[in-house]
Amino acid sequence: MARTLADRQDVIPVLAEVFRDHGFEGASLSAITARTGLGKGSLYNFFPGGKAEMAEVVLAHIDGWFRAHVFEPLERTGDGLKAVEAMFQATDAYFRSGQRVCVVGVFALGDARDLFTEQVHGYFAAWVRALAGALVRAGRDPDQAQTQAEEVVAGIQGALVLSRALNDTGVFTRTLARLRRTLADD
Amino acid sequence: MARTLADRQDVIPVLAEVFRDHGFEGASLSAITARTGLGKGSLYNFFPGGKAEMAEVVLAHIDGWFRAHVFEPLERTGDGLKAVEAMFQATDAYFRSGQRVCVVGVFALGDARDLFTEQVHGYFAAWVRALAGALVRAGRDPDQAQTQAEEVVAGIQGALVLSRALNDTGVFTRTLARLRRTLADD
DNA sequence: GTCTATAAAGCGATAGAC
DNA sequence: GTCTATCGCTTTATAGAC
Repeated sequence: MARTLADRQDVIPVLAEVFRDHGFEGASLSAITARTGLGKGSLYNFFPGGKAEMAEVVLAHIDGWFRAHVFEPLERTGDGLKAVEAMFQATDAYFRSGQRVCVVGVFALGDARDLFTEQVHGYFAAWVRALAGALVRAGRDPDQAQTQAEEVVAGIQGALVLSRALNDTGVFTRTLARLRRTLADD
Repeated sequence: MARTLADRQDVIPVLAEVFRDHGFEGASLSAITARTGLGKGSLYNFFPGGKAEMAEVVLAHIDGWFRAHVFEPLERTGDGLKAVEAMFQATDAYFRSGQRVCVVGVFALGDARDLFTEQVHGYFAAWVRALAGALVRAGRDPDQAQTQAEEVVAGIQGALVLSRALNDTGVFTRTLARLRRTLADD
């Protein structure tokens, strides 16, 4: 992986992969230089705040992606159930059917939680809120919508944990299918 | 926390708390000495293999607890649904209604996954297998039992992630209640 | 069995040459 | 903008006094 990355923007997805694989603490600068092909000089030129800034940028990038591809479609699409189905498709694609875990989930369980409390909280809160809103538009009463939204988001995260632990992406695929059915049924 | 711990056995639960709070990488020896009140000399006297041995002992201890209080009751109790209810009660108590996260889950998402693949895999596989067995005894066909068992174990892990991320144990409590209903219904 | 001192290695971060 | 060399600190682990 000696490819030269043109600018700061191109580095972010690679940084995300490193944090995804190793967590915040485990993502050493040497691992980052290895994966990005950039020396420390370049990295600190792009991110003067060092590793903390790299993680913040990654979290912001993820938040932006979900905002654009998941949360806002959930909020905007008039047909609530159609919005939910689009969310499942985007989610399945994003997590590569369970092969990729969620960086925010990794941070939430790890030691980085205390450093990035706000971003971690904001990501999951926004997801639950957007999904609950779509379910209300689909006819659920607000309490049920809130509970079901929590169920789906937690179910996805749990499926990622279990898929990785068992090294079986089938868990993720089955979970997504089941959650789809749950929301469609009632 | 300057209490002197009598022997190796007494240290293990404290070690578990440190790994639970900080993950494997984040659990530095200085954090461990602070929480246990034991100097490095004592720690290496108890665990010659260092931090890796401490983590292995903690994982084995957790595995033993779940085997005794969750997996074996699930396998032995004749009435499958009664066994499942006992599991939920033990689980809720163990995770302090969502205030404690799962060390094995933390390891599964973090960098320690590669060091403890077998233990992480074994824990979740045993849980799913025991629960699926109880559900078969309760009348489910094997395929449905397997899927539902995955659903419950993943649901619990996901609820722990979300509870910690949102700093709201209500998510865990509601999830456990909902999973109970799911298994009771069909 | 527990402590302090210390070794060796890796960490994040910085400085300066180019 | 990118590299190499290096700083200061923390890490895990060990050695030796008590």
